[in-house]
Amino acid sequence: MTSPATEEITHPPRDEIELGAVLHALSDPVRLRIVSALAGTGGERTCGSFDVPVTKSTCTHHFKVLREAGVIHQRQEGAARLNALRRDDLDARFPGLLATIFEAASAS
Amino acid sequence: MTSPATEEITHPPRDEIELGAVLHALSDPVRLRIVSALAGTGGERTCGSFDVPVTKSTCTHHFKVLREAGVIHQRQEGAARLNALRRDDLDARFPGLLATIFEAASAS
DNA sequence: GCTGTTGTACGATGAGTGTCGTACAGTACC
DNA sequence: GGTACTGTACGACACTCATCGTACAACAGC
Repeated sequence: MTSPATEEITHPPRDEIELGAVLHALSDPVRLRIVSALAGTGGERTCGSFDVPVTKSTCTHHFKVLREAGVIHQRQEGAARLNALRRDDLDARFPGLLATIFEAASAS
Repeated sequence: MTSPATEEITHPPRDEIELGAVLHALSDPVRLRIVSALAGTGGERTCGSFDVPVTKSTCTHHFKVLREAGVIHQRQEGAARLNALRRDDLDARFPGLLATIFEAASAS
């Protein structure tokens, strides 16, 4: 095995990313916060590096939702799991969507 | 009473429209379809004039979700209820969000 | 009056969701 | 070896949600 406790990390291909799933994924405040922080960073960040008011289990759940919606990409690196925003894929499929939502989120 | 069967139609003021609520409202395929059709029309349309694959009860539920999220405005006109997109309010609060989502939706 | 149309109200129901705690599996470091 | 640390897995729970059927209220037209 290459991974610590999971079987496989699957991501939807770019063409199968659905708008409804993306909007639903970003409609949760915790997930929007995670993605906004990820966008501000630019690169990869571990799951535990986000300041969210939930437990580890809930965090795992949210990252799974984001990954299956096609919003983030996860990759195993030793014991840590590195998360990156799939900005290229999302911009190609839904141009301008991410930027508009981030701007709206920062405008609160 | 001025209305047929409901007590009052309440809408959130512009400043209280929340991004999460809007994203959640638009993440449902039925509601996204309703709002897209409404955007294509431009003016007001009755609830029954939308071609959605759900019953009247479910339709009422979806219109309520859209109204309470601040996406649409509802107004009673005789026996019919007229729906209009709150484009000005949404554009003022979240600039470009509606246009981007509609473009993404049409790109399927 | 009566009938049809429009839409809501009120359950009910099955599925999904966000949350948590506990237990466990890798990895890193001493 | 042992001890942290990182994150998942599983079960549980309360809550929300999308859907429906039935009943009902207001209006329009005959």
